[in-house]
Amino acid sequence: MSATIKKAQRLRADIIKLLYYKKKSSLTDLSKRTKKSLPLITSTVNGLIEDGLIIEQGLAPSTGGRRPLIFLLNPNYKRYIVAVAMDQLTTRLTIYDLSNHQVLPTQVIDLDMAENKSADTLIAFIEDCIKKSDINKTHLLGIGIGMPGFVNAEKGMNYSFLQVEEEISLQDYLSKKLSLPVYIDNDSSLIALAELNFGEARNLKDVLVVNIGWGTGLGMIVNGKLYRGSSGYAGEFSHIPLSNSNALCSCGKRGCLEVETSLLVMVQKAEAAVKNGEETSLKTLFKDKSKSHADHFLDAVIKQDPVSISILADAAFQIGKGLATLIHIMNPERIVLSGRGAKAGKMLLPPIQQAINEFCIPRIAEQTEIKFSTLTDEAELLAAASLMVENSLFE
Amino acid sequence: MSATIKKAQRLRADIIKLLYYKKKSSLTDLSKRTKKSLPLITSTVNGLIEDGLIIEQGLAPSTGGRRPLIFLLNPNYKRYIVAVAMDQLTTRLTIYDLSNHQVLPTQVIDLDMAENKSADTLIAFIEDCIKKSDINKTHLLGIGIGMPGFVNAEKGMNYSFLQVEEEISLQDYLSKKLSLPVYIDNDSSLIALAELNFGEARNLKDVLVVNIGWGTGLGMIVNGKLYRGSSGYAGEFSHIPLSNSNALCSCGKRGCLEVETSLLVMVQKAEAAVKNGEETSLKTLFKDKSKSHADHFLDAVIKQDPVSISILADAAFQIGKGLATLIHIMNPERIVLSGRGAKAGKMLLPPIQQAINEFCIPRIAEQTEIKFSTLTDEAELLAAASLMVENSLFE
DNA sequence: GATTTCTTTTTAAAAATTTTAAAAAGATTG
DNA sequence: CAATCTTTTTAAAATTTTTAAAAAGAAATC
Repeated sequence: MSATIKKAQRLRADIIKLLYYKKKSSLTDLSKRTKKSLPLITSTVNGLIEDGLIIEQGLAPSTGGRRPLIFLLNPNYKRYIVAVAMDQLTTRLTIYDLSNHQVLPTQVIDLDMAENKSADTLIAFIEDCIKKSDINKTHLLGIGIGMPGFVNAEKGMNYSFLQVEEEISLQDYLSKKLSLPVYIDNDSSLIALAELNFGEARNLKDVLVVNIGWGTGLGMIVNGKLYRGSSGYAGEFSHIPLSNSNALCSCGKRGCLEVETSLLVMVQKAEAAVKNGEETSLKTLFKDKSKSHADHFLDAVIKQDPVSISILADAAFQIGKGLATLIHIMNPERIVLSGRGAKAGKMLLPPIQQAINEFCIPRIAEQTEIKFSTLTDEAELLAAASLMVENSLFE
Repeated sequence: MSATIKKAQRLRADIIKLLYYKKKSSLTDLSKRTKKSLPLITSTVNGLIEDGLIIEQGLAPSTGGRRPLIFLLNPNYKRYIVAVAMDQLTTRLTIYDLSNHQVLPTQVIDLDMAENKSADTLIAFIEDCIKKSDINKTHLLGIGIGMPGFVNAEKGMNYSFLQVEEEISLQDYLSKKLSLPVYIDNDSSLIALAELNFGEARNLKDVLVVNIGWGTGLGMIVNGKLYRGSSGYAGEFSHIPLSNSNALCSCGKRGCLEVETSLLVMVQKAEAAVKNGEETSLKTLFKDKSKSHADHFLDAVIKQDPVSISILADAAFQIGKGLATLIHIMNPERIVLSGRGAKAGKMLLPPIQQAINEFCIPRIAEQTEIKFSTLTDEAELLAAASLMVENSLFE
């Protein structure tokens, strides 16, 4: 009977997840989305109501027939998720309830992932934040973490950063030390999941999500699911051979896209321009040390600083050339430009579009729509939370 | 009750398809592959035996427990499939039984797909072949056709060739005129399906199949299924911007992979070499008009003609560069080199491997194995048949 | 403006399918 | 060579889906 119980449990969890993503839903809708029959959904939902996880909200407006009953998560069912978003130097953390409201404001620390004991620094930071939040640990579903590097989400390993000495995976190590479920994933994969669950890729099947940040990452939605490749490395967009420049990339190869398109390189170019005495508002902006050069650079772009825009446009054109390749290969219905760099939105689009026009067969290019993310810095945190929710059984 | 009948019918068809692909199978195996329970499989198989579609063959050797009963398609259940493989100038046709044995030797005609009435020529050819085969039309399951061009298999349209005047799809037009079910697909997609069902991609999940032929096509196996993209155009490998040469491609763009890697271009280069008086065995080979220049060129490569090998190596290196991009993006477990050009097998591999080593991050490249197809010219025909089988309900 | 027809949702009974458990047939091991 | 493990097959119980019918509105028609 245990397999049946598990199956019922999974259906309960699936219903809760759907309500987590959709906020509210009717029985018919839940039946269609879970691909389970209505009687089964009805009885499962009634069970969830009895157990206090779900409430009935009343009738929705009719869509042409009998008005459906609407169900949503019980606001008194208090469960929380710790969401962590890391980059090489900075780590952010927040705690969400099941309505995606932050119950702890975003906490930030400087954390150099390449350092030796960085995993333990992370653990201390998370423990500290949980303590600060004053939440009963039994009400925490677990911890979702997004991080750069070669991450195998299934195995819970990061081959690039946060090495742990022991013979267990990083995920298991963190889980053991924090005595909570932990799930990790690559930052670009998470941003793609954020767009799929909450953003511009919602309800679509084949979407490419470009993470314009320190590097240029890619998350691929294939058949409505995140595609990770046979060993979890799919989407290594930034190291495809493309660039005309022969500059050496950090990966050891030449001609990588990353060499010309990462925010890091753009900032370096901007710094060089300032040094060369070029006329740019960056000269004064860079003196303000309260923000990073990257933020200043993006600000300057938004404020139409010509030097910054020109640097960005060069990078964007290269990204567009890379996207042309992706469009030919994947034929996605949409490409979503997300990540920190997507803030520069409108400035980015013309050179990208130009490159696509130049390098794509029109018949193919016209099948793909290009959109900017509306999720900003929160994308990765939201997706880190949903990564945890996705793996929870709500027992 | 009709939906239940349909469901039962589909399961019957699924079992027949599995036996078509696997030749023989046990109840447990069928249950696992159809993801249906054993009791259901048992009763469905018994029904199929009663109806004479399946026979019981006896016991298989034990794998460590009770010996399983083995089932296979009844050789007396005579159904046939017409398989057609087209390229721009030549069309091949054969008729298979459900054991993939040709009951009509491969027939060939010259058929210029770009011509006005080419669809009707095709119809006449198919009708002629069926007549010649002397098979009772009620025993024909239908016709599967592979063809180049922008093919939307779902809609049954080919946007590049074989235009029909009427307001219906090419597939429906052919089906109506031939009064048999017809299914069409892109040649490269079909070759990928051939590898998935009968060749080097069998039992694998994420595989890229490169069709080295007049162009360089790509079929992508993602999660064990052919991926077609959101509008059926995925895998346009040959027109990604990659080449250093600035030559204009037939698609109107510059820098396409196709410009340097298609068999057509290789043959042109070979012809130019002969004209320039270079020392090559092609000079004499080309005088033999019984074979096409392309075949002669491939023969010369296999016979180690230096000029031909050098031309091929240049193209192969470019293909390898393109594959480096694909490996980074898709992270496949295997790449299968298939199509006519794959005959040159061993000559092709070193430059391809060299390009991959040069342009891939080693950690990623080592996840992908490169193999040559063992299916030769028959790949497309076999897959055309399986395309039809896949869509048949065996009523 | 009332009545009929068409949608959509919900409930209840019937049919189909899966699970579970147990039996059968053979392999493996000490 | 008996005892234990595997794998397959069969039978009974439990679950899930289908089907059909009822309920609740919306839209259309007279």
